[in-house]
Amino acid sequence: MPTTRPTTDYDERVIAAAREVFTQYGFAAPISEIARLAGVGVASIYRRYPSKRELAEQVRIASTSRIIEEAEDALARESEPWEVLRRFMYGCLREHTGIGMVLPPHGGCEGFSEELLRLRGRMISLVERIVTAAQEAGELRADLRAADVFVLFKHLNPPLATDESRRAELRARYLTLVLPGLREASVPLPGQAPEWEELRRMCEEGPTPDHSKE
Amino acid sequence: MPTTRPTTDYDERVIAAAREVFTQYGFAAPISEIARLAGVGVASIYRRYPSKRELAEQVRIASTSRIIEEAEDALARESEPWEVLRRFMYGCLREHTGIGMVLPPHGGCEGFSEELLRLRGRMISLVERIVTAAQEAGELRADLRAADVFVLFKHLNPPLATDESRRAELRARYLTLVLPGLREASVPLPGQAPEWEELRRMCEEGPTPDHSKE
DNA sequence: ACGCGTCCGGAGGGGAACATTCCGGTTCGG
DNA sequence: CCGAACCGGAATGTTCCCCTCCGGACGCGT
Repeated sequence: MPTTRPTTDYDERVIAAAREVFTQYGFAAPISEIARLAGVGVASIYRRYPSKRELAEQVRIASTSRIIEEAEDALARESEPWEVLRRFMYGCLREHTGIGMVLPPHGGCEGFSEELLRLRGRMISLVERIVTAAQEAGELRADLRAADVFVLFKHLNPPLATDESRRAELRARYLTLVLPGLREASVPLPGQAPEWEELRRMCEEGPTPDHSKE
Repeated sequence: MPTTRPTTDYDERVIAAAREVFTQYGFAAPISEIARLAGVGVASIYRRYPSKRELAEQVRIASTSRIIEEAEDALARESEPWEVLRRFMYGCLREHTGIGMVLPPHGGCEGFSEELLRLRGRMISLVERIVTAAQEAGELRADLRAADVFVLFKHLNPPLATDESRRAELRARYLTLVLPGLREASVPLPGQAPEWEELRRMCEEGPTPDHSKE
């Protein structure tokens, strides 16, 4: 197991807390909030992670891994392409998946570790496989791109000020509402589908005009 | 016309810029950014609006009025209940409606003007009328509440880092994707529908643990 | 042309927030 | 009981931003 992964309970608590805080408040959230939620001191976080940026990277690695697991699990358990997609999406929107952290490689992918970039690529190709399979089976409208699925994830992840369990409940509620629309293409989708590159650019953070430099 | 509404070009430019900046970056966005986008100096903004809070209030008033107009327009132009709802939703998601500003009465409704509260009430009752009519006509699933419509608006308004025209295009794209799901209730919606009060609480801002006091 | 009043844009003061570090206390093993 | 490892929270130095102040530009009446 890589040394960069959480290994102790302590680490897991910190990563989990950081996942919650970052997905809810964005990268601008203060470290002290993460410490409070994890029930530890600020220094304990800095003792394991040299900087906030590094902590965020570890969170993204954990979340991306989790999404990859969801995709593989869906592919393994279901045989109908539509059911694969369906299970995958519900899986991604369950509690504590951190789906919100896999989309925005804040400020571009520069400065990210090899490991995260590799995981990202793997995740994207899995999603593309799932989407393409469903489309070839005629169970998913053809004018939907794989990147659209991630935009949907982003849409279903608004930063609502409730606890994560209620948010997960709402995500499931609205996914259920949206899913039928993915099948029938009675009205063609207007607008250009987003490309991966555009998605990456669009998801870059911007709560504040961004003042990070290094 | 009330004295609190924008009357000159100058005011309109400022309000429009503030709408864009606030909806994209949240209330935490710096005033200087609004000034830059409006092409005016910071002092010119403070010359008309005593504080940032007051400026935000005027933006909300303008946006809420706009949404009310969309609702009344939809009711006037369409006779089929479903078409009313459909036109209303597309109208709200067009460019520059500022739909993102009508939801979050940051930090609760305390301290808001009578005028805004009255507009808010009017907007809510119009939406409830539209939703109820569509449900009574059997064209909208019955397990959807009016508050759900606003949650959908929030979902369709993620802060994407693109220009407003592209964002509007994407909003239309995903609304088209979602709309069919509002009619057929083949699978009942899981989770509790949000109440107005919960919606209000959930939409309160939280990019930073919130440090506004007065 | 020339004051004078009006209005504007940008620099600056004062205060708050936050990333990161330092320090005194506490626990656990021997 | 002593020491080392570890922890939580206070302290530090910097950055950011709301809001105010000031010097300049423009228009108009004379």
